[in-house]
Amino acid sequence: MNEPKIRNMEEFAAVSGISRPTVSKYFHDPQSVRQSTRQRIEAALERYDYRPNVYAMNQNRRLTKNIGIVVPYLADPFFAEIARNIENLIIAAGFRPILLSSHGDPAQELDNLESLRLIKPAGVLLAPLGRASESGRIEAFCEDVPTVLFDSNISELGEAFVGLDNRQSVGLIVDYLCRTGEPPAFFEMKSPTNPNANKRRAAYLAAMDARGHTPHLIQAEGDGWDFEEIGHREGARFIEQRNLPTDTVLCSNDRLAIGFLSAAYELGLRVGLGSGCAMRVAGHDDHPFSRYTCPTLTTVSQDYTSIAEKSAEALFSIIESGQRPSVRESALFDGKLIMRGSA
Amino acid sequence: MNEPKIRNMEEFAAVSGISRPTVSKYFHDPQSVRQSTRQRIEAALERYDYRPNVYAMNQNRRLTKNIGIVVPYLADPFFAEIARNIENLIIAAGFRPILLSSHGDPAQELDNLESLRLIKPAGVLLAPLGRASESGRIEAFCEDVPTVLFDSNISELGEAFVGLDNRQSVGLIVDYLCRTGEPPAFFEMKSPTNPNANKRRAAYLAAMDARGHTPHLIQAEGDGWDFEEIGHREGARFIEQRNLPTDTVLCSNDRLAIGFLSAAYELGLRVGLGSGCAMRVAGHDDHPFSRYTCPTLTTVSQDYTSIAEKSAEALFSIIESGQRPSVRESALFDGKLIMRGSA
DNA sequence: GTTTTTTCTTTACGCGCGTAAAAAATTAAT
DNA sequence: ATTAATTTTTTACGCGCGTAAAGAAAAAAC
Repeated sequence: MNEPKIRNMEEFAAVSGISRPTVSKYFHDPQSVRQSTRQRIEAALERYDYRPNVYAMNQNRRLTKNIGIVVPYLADPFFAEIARNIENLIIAAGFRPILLSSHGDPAQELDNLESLRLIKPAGVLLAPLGRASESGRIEAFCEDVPTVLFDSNISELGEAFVGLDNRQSVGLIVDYLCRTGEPPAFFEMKSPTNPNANKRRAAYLAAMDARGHTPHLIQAEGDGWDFEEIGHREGARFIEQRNLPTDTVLCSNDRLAIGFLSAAYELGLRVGLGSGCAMRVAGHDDHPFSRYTCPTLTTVSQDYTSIAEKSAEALFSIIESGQRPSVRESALFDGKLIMRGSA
Repeated sequence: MNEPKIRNMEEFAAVSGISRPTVSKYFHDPQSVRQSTRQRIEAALERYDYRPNVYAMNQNRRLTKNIGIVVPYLADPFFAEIARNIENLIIAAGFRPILLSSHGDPAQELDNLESLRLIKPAGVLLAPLGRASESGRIEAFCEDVPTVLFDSNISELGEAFVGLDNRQSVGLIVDYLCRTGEPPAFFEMKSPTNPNANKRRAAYLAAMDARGHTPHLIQAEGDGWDFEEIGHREGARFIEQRNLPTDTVLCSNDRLAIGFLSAAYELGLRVGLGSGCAMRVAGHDDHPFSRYTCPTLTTVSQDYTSIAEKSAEALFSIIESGQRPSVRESALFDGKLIMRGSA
């Protein structure tokens, strides 16, 4: 690591005493060269500080070891967390993760895919923006690059989908809430930015219907990704107007619930399931912060680990087999009820 | 956008009726070609879907329009938020942000810098891991690429530093807490992963000393980046052991405070400044979630916007002038006291 | 020791683009 | 219309690497 700087593979090949094509082969797969030459190359690697230029590699390889990950909004800890899980799996499998956030913007989402196309990824794991996504152009991308969707499903896009079974998970918490108190009203954004929101609403309506209760939708004004702010502001509004149809509120996601909970606290409303509590609040997702709210948030957990593993595996198997699956599989994981203090 | 797909600049030049070098010049700077040829190129851009391959551009340009952003841990909403601010400024200035997270790992931090070097960035904005960083190799990077540090300062690295004045900010909140109740104890991690932690501790000790109070350090076990968990677990431990030297706790950062607050709530300790409250808790950073805790968290805000703007501007001016500044400037912004419910 | 197999070297071209230099074409100035 | 200045085209090479093909060298098999 002290000798003069090596500028490219040519120079490195020279100092290692091996021809460049062989060195190139080595970097592609160290096992593919004879033991003795491998040792000579690795000896040179010890002495000289050289690593091949990945971008130049990408340019020429038909297929690289890159795997793109695109999430709708990385500043949301939920996506940050699941992305981190997936990244680790990709690294463990010997691939190279490239994580991109769409920042809630469909144009950025397309940009991200175009940008990924340039580095010729072996595959892409895409959590789309959902309704906002330009599905036509995403479809064109999926034709060129093996793509597995996760978190949010878009009709028939990609080779597979891995996510949560919203019907099951919402049913679960609705059941729980009905069993232990008043049937819940459903708190959501009127025009939701969250990809799964529509499915959750439908699941809520169906669940209430199936159990013979009349559903109540509480729809918050506002848009964008600042869900806590919306949950807080609109939650306070509904509470102050005494506009809540029941004493039990199921929020479309935990971030809304976090905002709602803080509004309830500020207004002196005791939240929880014990006697002496004015209302119950439940969320959905088991957001990283949901265990630190006051009271702690009762919610349905998405199995981050399984979703990450399954979607990564689905992509790996497509990459390794080299052929697209004939039928598009949807792997839907069940949510788990996380009983905490708020409901 | 419907004609046959264009594969490279050669083909695009052909269909636009302009030679490739001129087209290349156009993409570098649209103003640099004659008005009439510019129109012809842009007419072709309307009809054909073509964008130059940035990676191939990077490979050949001496200097690109890329600006790297490296943060220690992107899953932390604090860094996600400031990174988002910086990204927008960079885009607005006509550059191309490349955001990378070190995932709390010094090796990854170096990896990120090496990876950035390959795309020949015009400059880099680096929020280092701090004590964990391998400053020697970062220094070597800074010699090659104009780098501005933010959030966390490392001795004399980079062309400039932009961050928070921890002495001022901690002094501010210590003052406030002393003025309104018992002098605070300081809650932190025994071996902190957070880059600013040591400065905060020193600032606390100095502030207490200057005001004639004896400082108390409450040091939590644990490491890693799951600060809320640590704040919760260790906060609960100290509360249960009745090991708190005062009724006022100043946390080294908001995430610890969020955990501490939830522990206090669970143990039935009423937190706040009114009568009937058992203790006061304050944080530091004005974390995005600190306004949704119960009670809302009194803290010191870092001016995200100003820090983002100043560090971006510092880098832009270096890039545009083409020369490194003769003296390394440190821009330290004052924190603002954010009085909320918890103290 | 000879033959076969495996691995390596040499040579050469390609990826998509930047960029330099000289020649040609266009525009502006006189 | 001539000349001068500007812009574009042509030609050619380079970036750092992948990769294919043919021949040379080394290792393995007999």
